[in-house]
Amino acid sequence: MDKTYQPEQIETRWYQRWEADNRFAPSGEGQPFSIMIPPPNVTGSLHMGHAFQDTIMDTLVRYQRMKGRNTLWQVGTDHAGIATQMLVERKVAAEEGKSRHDLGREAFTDKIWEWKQESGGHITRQLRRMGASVDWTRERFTMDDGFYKAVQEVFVRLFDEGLIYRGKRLVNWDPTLHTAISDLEVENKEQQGQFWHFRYPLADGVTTDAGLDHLVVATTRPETLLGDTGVAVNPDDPRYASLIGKFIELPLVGRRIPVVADEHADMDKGSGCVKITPAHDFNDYEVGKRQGLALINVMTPEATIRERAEAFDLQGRPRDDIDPALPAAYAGLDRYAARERIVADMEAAGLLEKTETITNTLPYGDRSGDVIEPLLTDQWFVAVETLAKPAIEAVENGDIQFVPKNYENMYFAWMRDLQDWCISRQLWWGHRIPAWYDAEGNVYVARSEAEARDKYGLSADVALTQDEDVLDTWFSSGLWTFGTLGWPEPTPELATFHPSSVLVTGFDIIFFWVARMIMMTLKFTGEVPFRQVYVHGLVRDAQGQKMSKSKGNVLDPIDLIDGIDLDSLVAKRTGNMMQPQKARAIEKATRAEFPEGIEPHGTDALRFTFLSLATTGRDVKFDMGRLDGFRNFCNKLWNASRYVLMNTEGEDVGLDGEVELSLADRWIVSRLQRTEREVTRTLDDYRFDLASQALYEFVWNEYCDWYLELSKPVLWDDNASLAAKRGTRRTLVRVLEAILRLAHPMMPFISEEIWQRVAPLAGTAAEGASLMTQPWPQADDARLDETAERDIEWLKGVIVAVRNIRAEMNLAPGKPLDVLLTKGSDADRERLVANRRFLAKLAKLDSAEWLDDPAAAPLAATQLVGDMEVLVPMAGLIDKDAELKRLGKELDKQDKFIGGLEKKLGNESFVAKAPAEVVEKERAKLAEAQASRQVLAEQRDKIAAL
RNA sequence: GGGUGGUUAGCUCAGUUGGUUAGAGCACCAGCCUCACAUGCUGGGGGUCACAGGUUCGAGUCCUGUACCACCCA
Repeated sequence: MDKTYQPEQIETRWYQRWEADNRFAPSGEGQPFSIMIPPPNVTGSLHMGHAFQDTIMDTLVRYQRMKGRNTLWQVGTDHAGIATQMLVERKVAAEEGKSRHDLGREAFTDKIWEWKQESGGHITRQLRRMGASVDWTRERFTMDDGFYKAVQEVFVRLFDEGLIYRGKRLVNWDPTLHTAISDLEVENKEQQGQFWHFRYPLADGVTTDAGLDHLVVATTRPETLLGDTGVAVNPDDPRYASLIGKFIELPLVGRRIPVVADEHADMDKGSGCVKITPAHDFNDYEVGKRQGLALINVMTPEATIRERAEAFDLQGRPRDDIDPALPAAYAGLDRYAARERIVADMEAAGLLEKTETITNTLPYGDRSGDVIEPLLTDQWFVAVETLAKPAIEAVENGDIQFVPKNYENMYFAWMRDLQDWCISRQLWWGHRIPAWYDAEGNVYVARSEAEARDKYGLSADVALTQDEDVLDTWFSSGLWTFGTLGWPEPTPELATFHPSSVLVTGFDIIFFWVARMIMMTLKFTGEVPFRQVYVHGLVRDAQGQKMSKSKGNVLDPIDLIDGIDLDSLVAKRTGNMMQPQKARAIEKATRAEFPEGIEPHGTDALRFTFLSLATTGRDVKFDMGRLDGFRNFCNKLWNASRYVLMNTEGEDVGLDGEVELSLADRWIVSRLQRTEREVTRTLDDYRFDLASQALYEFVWNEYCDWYLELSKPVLWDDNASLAAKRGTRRTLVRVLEAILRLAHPMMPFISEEIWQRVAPLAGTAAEGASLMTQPWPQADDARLDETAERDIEWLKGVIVAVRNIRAEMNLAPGKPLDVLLTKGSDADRERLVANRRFLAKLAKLDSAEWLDDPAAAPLAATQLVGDMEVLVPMAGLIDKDAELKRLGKELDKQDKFIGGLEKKLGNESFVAKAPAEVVEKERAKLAEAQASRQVLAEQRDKIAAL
């Protein structure tokens, strides 16, 4: 073995081997356990969030697999409608100078498929680097034929049941991408804006109670004025009570619009009057619905002002009684240009009362970055109310559990206030909506045109055209858990692996995906999609900032694994930017943060870091320091294994025949049982941080720091019995072998690499076996040994006491010392006799003797281990002042401690009310502390008297 | 404005039903190339647990309020 751990030589090799040996496929035996990967975007590359999430899933999957369960980790990618279309659109524009319209729909989607063939596998290759033990033979893509069948099936069935409908509704319209997007794809951002206060003249000579001939309304979007169909006042507002039912003459347009009473109008805000534009604002749309106002759309899909408006009633039917004329001056103007013109024109007309600067939030499309326009368009919707009810119940009654539980509240809050889901997108890439129209615009929904003709009894000469739109990507991802298993066919996989066991996801995606999966899956399979939802935090940078390309703080998991030099990192962060002006600042920050670039750490260290950061919190601040620390941990494990192999390969490791177990052997085995129990328990609880910590502590602080050291005196002692050596060798190997099994779900590569060498020695390896499918260690209470644990604690106490004296007295670490033990019990004396060899080795002693008569003790530096004193005679060694200082420090500490205890025990209420055992414990502590204090004081006096 | 989460050592985080002197890693200081490991070993320093009240014999832990941060929703 190399002297230091070299992950790059191990990881890829092992992954290929596992995959070639088909080790990721379900075993077909045992209770099923399945996880469906949240399908990453096919255009994407692995970011820190994926890496984090994949690590958690893989840890669970490997853990359950080792526990003997029939384990499936189902993998696949999502076609990601907008993202993919945009990506290929840009590529085609760059390479061929053509737009998608130049190519036409079919040629363009062919281009996307071509792109997918070539580049779509990037993220799955990266998944392999993470060690993800997914069943690649079952890889799915949401645009696969099989999956499309499920999508169509769901659409048709929902339509036939009346749960999907088409209608003219207000949607979030992205003027850049020319498509509707969902609420969840909208990002609200605060910004500075203008708030214009306009005078709206009252019609028919009516005046307000204050005698004014107008009302004042304020808006941040003056261009919507053109589409106003009412002005609302609060029904309880005495100022305007007399105006309700009267009319406004809409400026610039001349339309008569009513004054209506609606609680949407806030009496305390501005004038208390609100202009209502139901076709251009979601709140106003609701007001319009309540008040029966008309919808007047004044904008084109490009967000420019129309030449003539479109007027509809609330059902989306055209209203011929409304004059659609708009002032010619604004026709064709972009919304912002129109805004300026309208403000100017209002001002010129003396109708601008004032302008305020305010902070408001604007909706932005998360893909295009453009400001979203609420726009009245024809779209397909899912009526979610009936779907939501069982989905809420499934969580209420515990069929689905969220971990941590508090996310259930987030889920309920959203589910209780659910809007119908707009599922159509004006894109070319995606599942085309299975709906056909005849010349009159009648709609026919079926799995194919032929089925439509059949289903609706249409003759062959009726011309049908298919709906141009595609479905929201999330509509198909909603079917992921069962669609990937072959539904609607009743496949064996579906029977075995559905419902899936657990969904691992970020809280940001609960609404997008989790809720919709629950609704869709319950509806179509009658089963929940998963029994548990483990919700993890979002990975952020060291400062807690969200990682984003535009901030230039992105870390690529692969760079953490393989390392990257500074210049490449800078180039990566500053290349191909949306806002190139930021490049300089990003470069500076990057050079400051990573002056040497990033060293290679290996996948296992990265995985271990993620697991240790997987606490119950919402944010995961990625800390390079911890990554370094866990890389070192890998190296520690590596070197401990080297030591074990050096001392056991080619030796008799006692697989058969008599062995003698030393105290240390019994101790480490006992500690191992506790560790096995702890790691198992914490993994079952999804506390990956605690699991990784338990393993880390056992490996480093017990196995390496103590057990390996304690093994040396046995293995290197020519006088030790063969049985003793065999016992220690066997324990070294077997404990290491168990460590590797415990570590495997978290650190698959290094554990497998070492295990291959260790398992034959431990007698646990069959020919060609892999650690992946070894049984998970079971803690055995019969192997707990509390006596051994206490004895080793004693031994450690004495060793640390000597080391402490050595350090405080500035005695050279290598200088052998003579030590006396005194004032202890018979047990202490026996321990000394039994462990003198260990003591001598670990504390670097020439001798360690028992002193029966404490009074006969020479002048010495002293440490207490329980009641027992550890003495390092001072003759020629000890610095008087240093020892006095050390004792003084120790006395201060004891005094403080005693003071606290005395105060506590002096409190009558405490003694009276606290449980007797607690009081007793405190008393015992006090007695012990006082005894210690006395010893220390005597010692100090003795030395001071010199 | 409503909701959720957070605030523990210089940094990143643990702290199980309230009960040892509040822990870990990194960073820091001192000493060590001790035959597994300098990606290491040994020893050490560092926290009035955001703040203010309350409940309790006892609060980092429970309750109320406040401040600040973050996110979601309006």
